[in-house]
Amino acid sequence: MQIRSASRDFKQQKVVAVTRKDQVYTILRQAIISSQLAPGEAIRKEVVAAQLGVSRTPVSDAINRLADEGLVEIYPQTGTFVARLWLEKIETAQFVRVALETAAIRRTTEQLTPETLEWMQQNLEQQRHAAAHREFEHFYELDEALHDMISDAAGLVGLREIASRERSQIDRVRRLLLHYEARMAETLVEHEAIIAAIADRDADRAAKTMETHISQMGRMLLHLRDKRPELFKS
Amino acid sequence: MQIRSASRDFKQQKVVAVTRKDQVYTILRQAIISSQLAPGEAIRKEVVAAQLGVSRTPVSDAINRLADEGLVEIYPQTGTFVARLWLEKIETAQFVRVALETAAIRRTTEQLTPETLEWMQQNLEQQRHAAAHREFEHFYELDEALHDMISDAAGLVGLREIASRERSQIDRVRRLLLHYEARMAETLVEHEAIIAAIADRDADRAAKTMETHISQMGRMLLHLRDKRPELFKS
DNA sequence: CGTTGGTATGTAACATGTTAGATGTTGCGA
DNA sequence: TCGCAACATCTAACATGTTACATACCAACG
Repeated sequence: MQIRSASRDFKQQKVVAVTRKDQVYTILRQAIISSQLAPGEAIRKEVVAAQLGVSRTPVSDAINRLADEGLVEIYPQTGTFVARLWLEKIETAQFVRVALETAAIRRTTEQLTPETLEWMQQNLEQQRHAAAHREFEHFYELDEALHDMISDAAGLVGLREIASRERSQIDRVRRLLLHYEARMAETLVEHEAIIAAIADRDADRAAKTMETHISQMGRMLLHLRDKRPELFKS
Repeated sequence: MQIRSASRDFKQQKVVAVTRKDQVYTILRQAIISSQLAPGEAIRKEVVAAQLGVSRTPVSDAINRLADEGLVEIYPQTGTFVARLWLEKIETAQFVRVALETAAIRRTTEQLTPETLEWMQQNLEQQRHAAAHREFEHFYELDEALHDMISDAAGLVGLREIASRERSQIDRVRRLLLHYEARMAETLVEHEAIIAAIADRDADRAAKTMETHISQMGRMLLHLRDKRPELFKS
């Protein structure tokens, strides 16, 4: 008993705990980012629990995590809602994204392996194919994978998870904007420029490319707010 | 509802949160960062719940949040433990901190108000005083406040919360290292250099200062690992 | 003596009942 | 008609009972 509570040399297990709350979290997050659950929509824990065949506990746990992530808003004793888009917060998320990814690129360029570059260029090739065939969902997956590669290539434990988390607001917006046809082409061009800059070991150019891209996104966002104000806060 | 004052194991503090789980979270987080709860130590939910006079539910909620933050590790059906220090993760946290704060400084220098600068310099003056009198706890609070100012000065909604969250690993280490007497003086010098750079609108210099400081911290960490290996993972 | 498997134990995960509080409605009185 | 208070209703927060599972222990067996 004392041996257990002391737990000095606890065996570390690398197992990915596949608990119910994790599953619920993944399902809900996916639904929110893909706008299957629309911004502002109410989430009834009881209903979700019934639909997924679990009790309210794992649903509450998952929703708490989503609240920390800024994807839902919980009003105590009142209700839980999918977070509306909030321009100021999206701006902050963009700032964080640029800061992290440009710093990651800076680090990556110092220790870039040919294999990593090869992977990125393969991903780009697939993006071109997806864009040419207007496969939005597939393009989006490749997009996400590329960003993960950039985070991973810096060689820092856990950086991908942090970057991914802070990107979630943006991911939701990106996914909405991707359906503007021109957007996918623009995104592809930007990605190509970034990878080219990495290949040239030119982090400054990559950073600049990313920043200009962001201002583009800002304009599209204002356009979206005019067309669908119900998705936005205040 | 009262988080019982009978909880002598935890330092009493101002609790601004409204719900019980927020209060428990704040108390536990404070206890972990201040090393009142040591790395590797087991956390018994039931015991914590009893000590704070609440049920297991808000304790579990708080611990889940701390797990997301990387301050505790939950092993399902086995136990919950205060996370040990892990050099690789600390390195990642340092990377994130530098990336965010230098980017924030870059932004701040473009829109710095005399009031903000005045606040920072006042804070510095208090730090000098605290350092001169070896007031570790007070110095630490001022340190944290200065970082918050830097985040806030960028004028981005929610940035402070993100930066604070990603800094929590580092804060724990800083607090341990602060008790090396020389450390406080070094930290003060670094802060002075950063503020001076901001005042000069020289973000590059601030960034460089920060990075050199980090390598210093890395050395002290290795030293700490030799002296107290039980605090570290692997 | 080392290995194995059954079992005891303790924990987080999960289920479900209860409480407090926020909100919306209605009805009464001015 | 308007103000407002009592109340009905709904929700998340909270409490607590139950289950599944990871681990430790120990005895039986090779």
